[in-house]
Amino acid sequence: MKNSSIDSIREFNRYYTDVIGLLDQHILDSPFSLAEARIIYELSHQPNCTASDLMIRLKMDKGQLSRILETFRRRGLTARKKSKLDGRAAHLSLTGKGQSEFEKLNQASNDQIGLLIKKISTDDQNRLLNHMTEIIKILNQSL
Amino acid sequence: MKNSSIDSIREFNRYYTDVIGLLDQHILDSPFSLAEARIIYELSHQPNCTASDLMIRLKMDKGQLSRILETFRRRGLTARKKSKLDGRAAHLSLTGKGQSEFEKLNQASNDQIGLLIKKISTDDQNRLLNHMTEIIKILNQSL
DNA sequence: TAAATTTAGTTGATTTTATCAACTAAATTA
DNA sequence: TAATTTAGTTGATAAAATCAACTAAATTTA
Repeated sequence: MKNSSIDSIREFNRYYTDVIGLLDQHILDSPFSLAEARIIYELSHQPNCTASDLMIRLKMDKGQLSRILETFRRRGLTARKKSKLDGRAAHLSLTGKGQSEFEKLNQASNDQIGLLIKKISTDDQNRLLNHMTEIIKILNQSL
Repeated sequence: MKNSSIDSIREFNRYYTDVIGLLDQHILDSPFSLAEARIIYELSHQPNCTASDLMIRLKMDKGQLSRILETFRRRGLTARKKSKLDGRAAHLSLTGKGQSEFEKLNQASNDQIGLLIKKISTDDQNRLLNHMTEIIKILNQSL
């Protein structure tokens, strides 16, 4: 592959790093860190997953994860019930309060994206989505 | 915009966050942190910029930046010369050693991308580049 | 099946990063 | 010329991440 192509990919990476940083800014207005918000998102989408599942999916240190989950429990955001199948593991879920916190984060995240694309024509929005799904398809050949 | 479209964008964001994390992994094998590597990249591409320029471009706290630049100076990676026009500001540049460190990082970064796309056909690689440049064009209508 | 190893999760100690405020000195504005 | 703003440094903390040691349950293996 040509060097200029690699440069283009790297330019996109820098550009999109900024986009992601921008879109994550709403988390600063929430009572959660980025890591915490990602955990809450996962818990909402993978109910009853274990800490190990989160560790793998979010590539997070298990010590750090364990501590965050402990604060969630103390804050009344999550419930845990011991696994029947594995006495070491516990299944995690959001409580009503945790779910409601998720929904706030989720709404803020949607709003931020809405803001990003509201000035873009419907046609271009559709093109944008198409480019994104195509990138995923192509990169999935490698990942 | 439809909610499902926003969801697709968010899915892409999560996906691409992982891609970027993967591609940044080589920095763990270097003597630099991610923030340091980004500063070195900028210094190499914007020679004689000031700390303020870096602060704006990298959206980094000026205290943190000041400290990193001080370690660079002590490590012999950067040189600074006082601005003629503004007695408070200093123009920064990479020394030979700094430039050589940049080149190591740069090569590792290129290698990592090469690894990512080597299994992708030339046609798909070209499509990938096209999708990326188109995304930038579309989002630039907002940013 | 008993011993050895691996895995899930917790905890402690430490380091790395990031944040925030106070401060100096030069530049700009009023 | 006084008041304000800006560039950069420094100190004090806080937040985040890393690493290792440890318990207890599960799995492997000999």
